[in-house]
Amino acid sequence: MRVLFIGTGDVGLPSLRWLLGAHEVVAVVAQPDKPVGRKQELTPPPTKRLALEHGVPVLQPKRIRDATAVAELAALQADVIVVMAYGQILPKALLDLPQLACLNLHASLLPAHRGAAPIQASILTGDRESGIAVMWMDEGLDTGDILLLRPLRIRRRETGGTLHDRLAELAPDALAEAMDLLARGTAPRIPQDAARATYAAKLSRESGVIDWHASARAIDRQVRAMNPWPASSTLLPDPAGGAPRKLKVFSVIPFRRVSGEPGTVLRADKRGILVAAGEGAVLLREIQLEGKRRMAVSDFLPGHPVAVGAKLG
RNA sequence: CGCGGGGUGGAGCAGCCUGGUAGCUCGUCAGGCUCAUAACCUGAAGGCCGCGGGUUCAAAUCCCGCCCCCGCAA
Repeated sequence: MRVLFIGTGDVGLPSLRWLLGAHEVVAVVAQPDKPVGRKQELTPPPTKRLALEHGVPVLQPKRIRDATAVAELAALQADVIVVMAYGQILPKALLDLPQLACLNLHASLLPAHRGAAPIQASILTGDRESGIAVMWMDEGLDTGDILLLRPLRIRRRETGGTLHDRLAELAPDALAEAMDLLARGTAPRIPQDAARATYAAKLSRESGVIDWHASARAIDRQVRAMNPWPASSTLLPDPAGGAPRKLKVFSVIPFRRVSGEPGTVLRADKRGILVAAGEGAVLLREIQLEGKRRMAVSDFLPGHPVAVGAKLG
């Protein structure tokens, strides 16, 4: 089939790779190149790079809603449009283009976690399973009918990063099955139960700021969800009396039976830094001080003594 | 020229401003103590101080250039 792939983020790469091998990808649409990093270097999105490696034309309209962009895509005569992690809302005119379907791959079991950050949201919420939804797109935000769901069990120490990678790898399987059903003309349309819908807002760096009054379990979920990006963080007081410094937290172990004034360091040794939470306490295991690289707490402490009783946050 | 921190034995840091014998905590190795230990005691090994130039009697330290890591911002 003639497929138009619309996607920007690397979560869509395995799916695009599968499409390139199994179907005729007529073009890839991605967000424009953006300045990235300290050097502000103009960087092409990952899907664009993969497309170019395969000699597939790439389109990067600033606004995909514009008539010129839609007209350009219409000319491609796609049978199916596949969308994953694109970053812009598609206009109805575009949804109506393909002969067969306009499908969206979404990294959650819809109707849970509609929106921009479903992967992190499922860990933050403490879900037991996540998955890939293949959805018939409509004009709403992730509100279209479900074609199929592929569940994936969330592991005990899952992070946003590991779940992202596992869902990215699962997506082509879900897509393959959906494409097969489409080809046979037996693809189902199951309306979402809007009453059970939840919304996963886009993440910012503030999403990772730790509230020490939260429970140890909640902090653990937050730390895992935000790892590796945007990363959880708190403020570490300077023993010399200077300004507190930002401390990113990448890994903690929650404890239930320990308690203290929220944010207070209860113990600091090679096992980690034990910090009281609103309920229980968490043992910081892997951290990063601003200006420094990420390291195990056991490596951090010899050069940065942390006093028992110090207060984070 | 966006702002800022950093590169010193295996790890994390101090020393740099005010040039003059390489320091701290940990780890490693050997020995000791202990019912035992990630605890304690004793001893040892291990460093062209990121790279290249310059200044100087003398550079980890001052000056110039470069490479690399990281926080913020975008």
